[in-house]
Parts: sequence; C-alpha cells; structure tokens
Amino acid sequence: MSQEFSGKGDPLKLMQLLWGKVQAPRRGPKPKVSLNELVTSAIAIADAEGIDAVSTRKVAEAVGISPMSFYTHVPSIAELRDLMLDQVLAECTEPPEGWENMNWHQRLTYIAENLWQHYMRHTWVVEMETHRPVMGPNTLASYELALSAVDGLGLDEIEMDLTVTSLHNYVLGAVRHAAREQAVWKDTGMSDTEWWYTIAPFMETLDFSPYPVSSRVGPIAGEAYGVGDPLRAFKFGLERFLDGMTLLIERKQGAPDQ
Amino acid sequence: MSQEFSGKGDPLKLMQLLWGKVQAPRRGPKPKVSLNELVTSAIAIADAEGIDAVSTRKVAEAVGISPMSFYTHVPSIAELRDLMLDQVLAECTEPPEGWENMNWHQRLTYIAENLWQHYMRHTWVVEMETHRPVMGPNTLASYELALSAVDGLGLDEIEMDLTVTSLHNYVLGAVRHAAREQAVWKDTGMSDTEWWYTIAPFMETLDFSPYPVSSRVGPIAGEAYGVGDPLRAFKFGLERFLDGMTLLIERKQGAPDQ
DNA sequence: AAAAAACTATTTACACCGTACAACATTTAA
DNA sequence: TTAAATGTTGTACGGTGTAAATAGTTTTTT
Repeated sequence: MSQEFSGKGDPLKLMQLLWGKVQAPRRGPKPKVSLNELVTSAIAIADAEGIDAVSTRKVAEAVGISPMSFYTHVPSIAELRDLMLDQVLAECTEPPEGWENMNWHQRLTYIAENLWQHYMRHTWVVEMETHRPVMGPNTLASYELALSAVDGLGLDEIEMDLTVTSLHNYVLGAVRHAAREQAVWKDTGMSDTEWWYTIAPFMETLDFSPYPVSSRVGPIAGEAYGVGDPLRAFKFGLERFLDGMTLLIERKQGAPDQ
Repeated sequence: MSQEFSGKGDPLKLMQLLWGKVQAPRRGPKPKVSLNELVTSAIAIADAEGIDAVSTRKVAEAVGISPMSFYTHVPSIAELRDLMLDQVLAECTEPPEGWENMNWHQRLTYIAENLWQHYMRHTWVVEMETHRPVMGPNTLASYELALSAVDGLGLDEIEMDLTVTSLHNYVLGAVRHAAREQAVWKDTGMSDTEWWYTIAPFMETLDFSPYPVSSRVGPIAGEAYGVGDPLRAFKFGLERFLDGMTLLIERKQGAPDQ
C-alpha cells in the first residue's frame, strides 16, 4: 500500500492535479464534488483519526459520493496522499511578521521551529514524508521561503540547497519522537510517561552490565526530562547545526571567491 | 494499521518477547517454529518486497505454519514489527576495528555512516522507525556504542544523550530520500533521474516567477548532482553538526566545572 | 493408567481495504 | 436528434488483521 509509489502510475497526472492543470472537460455531467473538497476532507480525517483512517471509501462517504466515484477525481489513493501533503503544507509558505528584519540565524530558527509545529499539528505527515517528494506549489513555496533565509550570505547555490535540505531533514528526524508520542496519546490515552511506568518494573529485572554507559546516562537523562524530551533534543541538535553553519558562513565571507 | 501502537495492547508482553523472557510452557505440544524464525523470515520478506508485503499470512506461510498459528507466537503484527526492528539492528551494535584508537569525531562519523548504511540495507526500517521506540537488547546495545563515542569528553550525561539522540535523528531524517529512491527503483525499475525526466516537460510549462530563489538555486543544484544527492546532503549536515559539536566540546573542556 | 489441564495448530468467518469492470446517467458537440 | 464524452454507481475479487470455535498434542495430576 505505502509501497504503491506514484511513479508507477502516471507522475504527470499527479503534477497536473497538483498544479490545477487538468483541462476542464467539454461535455458530460458536472462533478458533484471538487478535487479540493476531497483533499480537504481527507486531511480532516487524517488529522482526526490518523493516516490509516483515510481510505477511498471513507473519503468518498465524507464528501457524499459513492466509493467508486472517488476514482473519477483521483487516479488512486497514492495520488490523494501526495495531494494531501502539498495542500497541508500551505501553512509553511508565508514569511512571518518581521521576517525582513531577521538575520539568517533567526530566519533558519523560524523555519525549523515552524516546520516542527507543522509536523506536530499533522503528525500523519511525518509518516508519509518518508516516501516521495511532491513537486507541488506549496512544497515549492516553502522551499522558496527557506532558501530566501540563506540568500545573500556568501553561500553558493549548492550550499544554499544543502543547508535547507539538511535542516529540513533534521527537523523531520527530530520531530518523529514528539509526533509519535502525540499520536499514541491521541489513540490510546496513554502518555509516554505512563507507558514507561508500565514497563519499568520489567526493566529492573534486566541485567544492564553489558550497557555500562547507558545505565549511567539513561537514568540521569530520564530524571532530567522524563522519558525523553523530543523538543529539547530537537533544540540541542538545531543549535549544533546552526553553530556549524556560522563557521561555514564566516569562512565563506572571509574568502568570498572560494 | 500502522496506527496500531503496541502500547495499546500489552507493552510488557512485547518486552518479554524482546528479551526472551517468556517462561517456557510446561505442557502442550512443542511449537513447530520459534519466534526467531518468524522474525527472521519477516525481515527477509521486508528486505525483498518491502514492509507492506509483511502480512501475518505471508510470514506464516513462509515458515510453514497456518495463518492463525502466527498468533500463538506474537500477539499481533504490531509486535512482530517491533521485534523486526530490534533484531535487524544487531548490525549496529559492534564497534568496528580500530575503534579504540579513534577520536570522538571519527567515532561519531562512523556511528552516523554505519547507521546510514544500515537504513539503506533495510529501507523499510526508515518507514517504521517513525513510530515507537523499541526497548530491545540490540536497540540498547547500539545506543550504548553511540554513547561510548562521546564518553569522557567533558560532556555531562544529558549532553551525551542529547548528542547521540540528535545525531540519530539527523541520520534518520537525511536517509529517507536515499531510501525512498532505492525502494522506488526496486519496486518500479524507475530511478529518480528517469522520474525527473518524465515530469521535466511539464515543469517547463509552469510559471516560476513566484519562486525566484528556487528557480535560481534549483537548476544549479540539479546540474551539480542530478535530481538530488541525498548522500551529499547527509554529509553536509553531518559536517555542520560535528563542527557545532566541536565548539561545544571545546567550550566544556575550557570550563570543566560548567 | 486415566483424566484433566495447558498449550499449539487449524478452520471458519467477518469487516475492512484498494480497485477492476461494466452498466447507467448526464451533459455537450455534431 | 444523435453520438460522444464524461461522471456515477453497483458488483465483485483478492488482499488484509484477527475473533472465535475446534481439534490435536504433551504434561501433570489423580
């Protein structure tokens, strides 16, 4: 299912749907619903019940068409999912207030934290974005915003792309813990802390002598921020990355011809 | 399906299975297969056909038991997937040759690159690890190895944990592009480059004026390394992160009491 | 030795899923 | 008015996870 990559079918059709470039049919009955209604409805279902609740039948029912009518609007569920990804990313395309007065450090921090919040609002996106890039208008617009944060700093185009890409990569990797916790809590009512206390008695029966460093670090880290503090790990890594970026940018500005 | 978090059922049962702490039954017939055979078989299927090909029926057939016999060994497919994750991570638990003579920079680089290769060997792991941490022996052992890379540098325990966690987060975020490309290629025979050429004619019909920076950066980056070079982006971000780590470690060593 | 208990294995069944296919309904161009 | 093009719908198939009932096997208890 998730293995049904859209490249298999018709990548062009997906692009046309993403960019609204499907030529309007000259004859035939008017469609009962628009593509936008389908995608919006699917996103609502995913936000409320998770991505696995988004089935062709359920989306069709939500917008009031028969199950198979779905396929007149979207080639398959794989394309629907890609459309969902691009549409929901509309939240990350606009610069925030004061953007013009921010330096690159503040801008990249904003990009990363905004992306974090986006993933937390729609935890299903974290699962889906492991798949295939979606060349849609909102995806491109959010890439544009991120790139503009590091424009004019002395980085060449390739370094700009690498910066934005690895920052995005990092956020996605870091957010999954927090996203998972929220999804599990939503689904089961059990927090990570409760889960931890459930297995803690068992953990104490284990022999930890093969893991000397872990058994020193684990409890201290655990006491400091509970089972794990994804946000703190995220911020820690972000700081290291940005510190590294500072070094690179200073180097480039010191030798602009390199 | 992927929303069936194991916390829902019985987290303790999973822990017992992970650590081989299920008390041997006193009576009744001998099981036809062992848990290990089931998990190994499931991993083989996932490696060959992707995670979605791993169904209870298929695994049962592969080891030669009836479909429902599966549930004698594993509570549900969610637990099987967790067991797969831990078992396959056995590849990342041993220090490489020369580990003792490496400095922290070399060690962290090894950890990151080895993890990258692990994910590339088993691309389905990338999809699955977005879910829930598995407190199994191999997971713990790989955590131990990573922690030992930054032990004795003047970092406190929390910083050690944060370092290892964010490094792992970063690798996971960065590898997904490469993993996806490989999975798509395996499944469809279409490389990312071919896919790009399929949609390129359409892309040229689009109006890129709303994306000035992207349309400057995109082509240059594209020409430099094709559609995208996940490995290069990975290494770029890794360098920035390690540069940032250097600053932190130097700071800590300059003020050991802080 | 016989009976009971504990366990594994199997069969059947159900409610979902994505979607192929064919018949039908509606709108427009010829 | 007719034919073409399109949207809608019902039926059907093979796949999924797994609940429930049943059958078979081994060990413990009587």
